[in-house]
Amino acid sequence: MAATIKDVAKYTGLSIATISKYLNGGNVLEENRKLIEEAIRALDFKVNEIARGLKTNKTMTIGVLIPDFNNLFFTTIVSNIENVLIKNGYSTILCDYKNDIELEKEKFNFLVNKQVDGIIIIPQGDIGGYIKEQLKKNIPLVLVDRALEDVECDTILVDNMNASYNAVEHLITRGHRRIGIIRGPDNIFTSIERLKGYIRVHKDYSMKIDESLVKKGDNDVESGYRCLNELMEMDVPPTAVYITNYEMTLGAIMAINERNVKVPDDLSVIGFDNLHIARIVKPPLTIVVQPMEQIGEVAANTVLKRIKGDMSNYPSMVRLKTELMINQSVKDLRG
Amino acid sequence: MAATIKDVAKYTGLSIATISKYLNGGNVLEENRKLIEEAIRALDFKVNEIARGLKTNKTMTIGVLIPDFNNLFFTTIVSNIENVLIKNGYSTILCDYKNDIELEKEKFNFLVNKQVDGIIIIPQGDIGGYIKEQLKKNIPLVLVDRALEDVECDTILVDNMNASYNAVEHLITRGHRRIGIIRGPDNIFTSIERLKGYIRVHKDYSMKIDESLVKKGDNDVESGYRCLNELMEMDVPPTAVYITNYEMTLGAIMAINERNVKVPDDLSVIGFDNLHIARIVKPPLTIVVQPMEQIGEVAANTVLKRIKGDMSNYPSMVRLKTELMINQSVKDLRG
DNA sequence: AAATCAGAGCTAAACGTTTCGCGATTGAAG
DNA sequence: CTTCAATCGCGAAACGTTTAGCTCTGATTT
Repeated sequence: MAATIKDVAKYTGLSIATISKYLNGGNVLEENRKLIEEAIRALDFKVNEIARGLKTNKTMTIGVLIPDFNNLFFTTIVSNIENVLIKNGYSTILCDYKNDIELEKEKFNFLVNKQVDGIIIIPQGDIGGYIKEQLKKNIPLVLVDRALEDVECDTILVDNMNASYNAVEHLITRGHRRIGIIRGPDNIFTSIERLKGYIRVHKDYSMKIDESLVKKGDNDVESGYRCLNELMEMDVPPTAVYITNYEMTLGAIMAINERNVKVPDDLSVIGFDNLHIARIVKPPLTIVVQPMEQIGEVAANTVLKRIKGDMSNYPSMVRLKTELMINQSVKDLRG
Repeated sequence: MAATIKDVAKYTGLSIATISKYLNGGNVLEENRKLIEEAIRALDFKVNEIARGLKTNKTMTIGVLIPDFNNLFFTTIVSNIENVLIKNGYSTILCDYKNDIELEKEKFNFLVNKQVDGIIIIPQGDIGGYIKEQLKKNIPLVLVDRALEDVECDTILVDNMNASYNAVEHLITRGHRRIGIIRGPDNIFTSIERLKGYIRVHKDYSMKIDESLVKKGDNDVESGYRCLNELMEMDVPPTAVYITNYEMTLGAIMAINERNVKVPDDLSVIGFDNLHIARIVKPPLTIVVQPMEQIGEVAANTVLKRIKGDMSNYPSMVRLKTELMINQSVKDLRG
């Protein structure tokens, strides 16, 4: 059906080997070069990437595995990964595992079986064993957003601890003393780190933590909604709340609207991640902003670097800084 | 490095052909079956999909091309496409073209060169020529969300005309007579269809359209923001506004918040698409909801059907219904 | 007992490339 | 005019599968 390298050889009278050489940037006589190019045009020849892959043992494809497709934080990262990869001639096979740790393993294996040249993963469950096994086979692998204990591997993280520290410090320096936190579940790396920041800043300011102000959600909209309600129904509600991810921030805002809580007069709020959301709620929300573009870029470049065989400072551990975007959802209680 | 079918043959003492037969579901003696399975386990053998692809001329991969990665409408569709495909053993190569019609062609060719078994595309520019060329080569191709003039091809659409009709009719029957619309650009199929609905319902109710109430945006946040401001700065502003996509709805809400427009007392609002957003704004927004899950499923199933060679009622044209989700952002002006 | 047949396994070619090692050609150097 | 190195092209093997068509075995039929 489609023209092959053989057809080009026949058309030009040259051998297959010479055509292949040309295709891969080798030197051919000027005269032959023109001839080959003419043939390629005339026959509409395209390299068969599969056949090439069989010989070279490369698929020019990177597998990307994320927890959930309907999560803007993840898809934004993926978007930036893809930008970098495609510029380098690589394509992306994208999978999500719907926050299901069994599915996570399955999809991971799926990617491995697809013989991708590298994998970028935002891990969740105890997939460490699988990953180590692949690392042994020398397939480049990059962890994003969450570290995995006991796995020696390039990792791109956000400095979650300091993100929380700065957010809560912002509240403390404005006079808040009862600060609620809506935190994520124990099994997620970022949740724990973000909670740590909350704890540490309390220590540094010699403030005792009231455990009833620490609400544990599931990182989804519903739990954000529930936790905010719980906080507001306390006998002595907090004067401020810090919510540690995007979905729960959404849920919390829903609850705030329904309860007619006045922000920031009744409650100061610091949320997470989404710039647009921050602007469409009233008043505009002070939020922690993660460097999603950077995360994607660094992840992609790291995997490309390893594929090229550059193993300098392996395993690398990058920690990117967040930013506290200050808007009008925090009240200054001083004076 | 990795075990091949040859190694399995050697291990079992059988021939390559028999192993291959087993792998592809052929009959082998019970005794040999066990032996082969043991060998596969012992050698950790995995089929080399690339080699297989070379023989079968299949990559078991579907290309998906969307306008923009940072758009929840598109990514939700992709998510549902991927669900269906992976269940059928296919993987997805995902690209976006950042709303750039040149990039659109490039990425389309990229997918073709990757020799995907089928393509699902949400088109924008004049890519019709390219698509027709591929259709001639019999590669299954499904258009989503936007029809392409002059291209005979399976197409999955949303009934945009009626979506608009119903939304605006909802406003009319509640006594609104000056209804603004923030519409998308001319070169986008859905924009035009949505505008048509607005026009037709006006006709059906014998209402004249005030052209100054029709604001043309670019389907992005900024233009929604700008258009809403323009509407409110008119000498006689509309009593209601209908915004025809998600991003512009976001922008419009930002403007509403900044101007301190009271919804629905100063202005009734109907937006588009996102359920979460609808709930986090105050009051909850009445919106047009598109059946994104369904779109993805139908698109994936259609491409799979064609790949299997089932060409029944080709080209198929599916039009899915939207829903008007009624909340509290529309005021009843009657008596 | 001969003829027939089904089922299982095997041989070998093929898919479209890359690449190794060799031969041919050319032009410069001696 | 010979030699040598450099350059370019070629033949052939290889990558790991699938598959058409054949052989072999043993059971069934007549």
